[in-house]
Amino acid sequence: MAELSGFSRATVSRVVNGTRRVAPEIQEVVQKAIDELNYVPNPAARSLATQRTDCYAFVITEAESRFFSDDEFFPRLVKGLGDELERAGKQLILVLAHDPAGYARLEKYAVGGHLDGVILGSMHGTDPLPAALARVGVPVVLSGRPLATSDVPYVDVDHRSAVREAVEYLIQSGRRAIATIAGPQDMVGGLERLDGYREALAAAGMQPVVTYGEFTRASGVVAMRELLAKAPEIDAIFIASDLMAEGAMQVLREAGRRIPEDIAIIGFDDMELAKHSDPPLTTIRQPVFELGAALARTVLALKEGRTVEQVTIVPTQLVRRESA
Amino acid sequence: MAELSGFSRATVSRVVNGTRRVAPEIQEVVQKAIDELNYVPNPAARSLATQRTDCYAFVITEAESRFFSDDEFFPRLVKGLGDELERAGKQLILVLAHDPAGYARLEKYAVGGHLDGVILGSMHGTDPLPAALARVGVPVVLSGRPLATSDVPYVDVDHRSAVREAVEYLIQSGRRAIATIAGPQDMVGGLERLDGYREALAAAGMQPVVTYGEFTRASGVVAMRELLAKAPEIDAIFIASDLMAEGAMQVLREAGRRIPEDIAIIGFDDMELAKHSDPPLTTIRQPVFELGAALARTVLALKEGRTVEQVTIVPTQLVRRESA
DNA sequence: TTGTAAGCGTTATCAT
DNA sequence: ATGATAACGCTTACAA
Repeated sequence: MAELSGFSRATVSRVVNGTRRVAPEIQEVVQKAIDELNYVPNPAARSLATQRTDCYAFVITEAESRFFSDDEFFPRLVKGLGDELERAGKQLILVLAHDPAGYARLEKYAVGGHLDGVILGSMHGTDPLPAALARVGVPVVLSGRPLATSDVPYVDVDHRSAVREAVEYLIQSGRRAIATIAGPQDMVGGLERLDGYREALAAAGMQPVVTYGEFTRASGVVAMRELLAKAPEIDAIFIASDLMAEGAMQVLREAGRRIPEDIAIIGFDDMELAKHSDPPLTTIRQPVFELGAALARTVLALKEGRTVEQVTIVPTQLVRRESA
Repeated sequence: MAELSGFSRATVSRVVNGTRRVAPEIQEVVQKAIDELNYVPNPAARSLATQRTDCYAFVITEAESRFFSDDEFFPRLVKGLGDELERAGKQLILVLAHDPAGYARLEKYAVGGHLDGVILGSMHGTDPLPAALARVGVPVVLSGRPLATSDVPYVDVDHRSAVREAVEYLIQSGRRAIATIAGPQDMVGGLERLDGYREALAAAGMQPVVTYGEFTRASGVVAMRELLAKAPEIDAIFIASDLMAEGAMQVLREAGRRIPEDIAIIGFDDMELAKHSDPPLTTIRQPVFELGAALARTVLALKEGRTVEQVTIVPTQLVRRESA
């Protein structure tokens, strides 16, 4: 920006950034010059001076194939995250880092000062990345409680309580043989949802019946067949994802079981399909948007040096439709 | 990097960048200091000096929901792109820009000098973004031929010829009533694949039978039912995506039609599912990886000021399995 | 309120 | 082959 506006670059900088008071008249003149010249501050120079980049990365640690699966979770999370960051004038970028080489690159990228903060998506098992980043001073926040205990802040829902309450609702509705199709047991969501189910059943003195899926529709089909073979007497199922629930309901229909008359179904997620399934699915809603926004607020706070809660829990809600 | 290594920063810079000759002994000492101090060059400072960022963005212009659909196309493209860029020492970032506000942000981001180049994903209809970016001097390359004529370089397959050849194969196999399930007609892939089908049929003096889907599995189910109702006599179908083909084959099975005995099916994409469908799907393979790599090479060349082909076509292949 | 000037951490030019 | 030194374009004390 040649100060062809007629003023010093300090002044120009002030009006660009809205920092400090500038005489309204000057402000106007400078603004006009900016518009005419189509001036955009050079981010590299700005970063160099401010020690910030205003860029935050959402890191995709899972294999692309899973991230890009037809799950609605990630897209919504990214939207919530992006919107909230944008309100703060920050840019969200997505970066893929699904193997050791990718991790190393990301770490260098972040350490190098390319990033003001990093948001890590849910990950399988224990993962060295968050701690590594935190150690080198990069603000990090996790989407979902990590399996390994760590002091990196995270945002999540209370899977266990949510499921416990949903199963209690089934019990109160008079269901007496309640099974579950659980998720993968190397993910916190999979583990905790199963725990919630077990707790509710134990409290009621009922016997758990457990099968496992991978959160996908296809795995729901398989698990449901298994369940039908091994425990045909069940009259309710808590299914750890809506996708699996959809697959399971199809199997039940084909087997001639009426939902909810013969068997009640409760899912988890409240994806779009829950509204349109046959019958519409009673399910536990995760406020995914809000999770994303909370993630954004946390990492921004971290960057600004404000202290943040190490764990943020956003509330779920049992959405009652017709399947239970 | 305090030149605690004992040498000037010019020298340090040289060994870091491997530019020009440096005495091996000095090189070693400096490298050791770098390792010990865990030194990473500051990218902002580097960008400021070099006028490069070494960052390239893959822009996702479609609604997230489509990008994140269970199509394998984008993930593979991103992988091919990322791998090739990495070989050149560049970083790939993904940015979402699906509404006018997002476009504006991206444009500012790019113009600001944050990006060395931009790769735009396939887009519906005509899109002002590529031209806008090119106009302000940002290297741009398109994944897929744009609907509007433009001089922005693009990389694509030859949908039309690929489909024409596939349909000719059906004709040579003795099929006499060949229908198609076409893709969306606001996307080049959808349009050109339909054109190829029409061309082959016209050349053989046969009558086209056309239905439309959205490239998704569910839309394939719907289109197939429609087709069965309107033209039960068909003995072959070219289906413009494997996903739709999978849906269609399910409907055909339920209707008691044997594949390929009663009806031959050819899909498009050669996604993973093509190998595992029942029966395995004969389909047109798009070398998606290679598309991504070509995209990378093109944008890199553009950035370096080398002249590039305005259109790059990568070859497809008819993969014969059991459905035709 | 505005301007001056000193960084910010590199790379690149030019002597040496 | 190496070392000074001047950019690179911005923000921010500090001075006026």
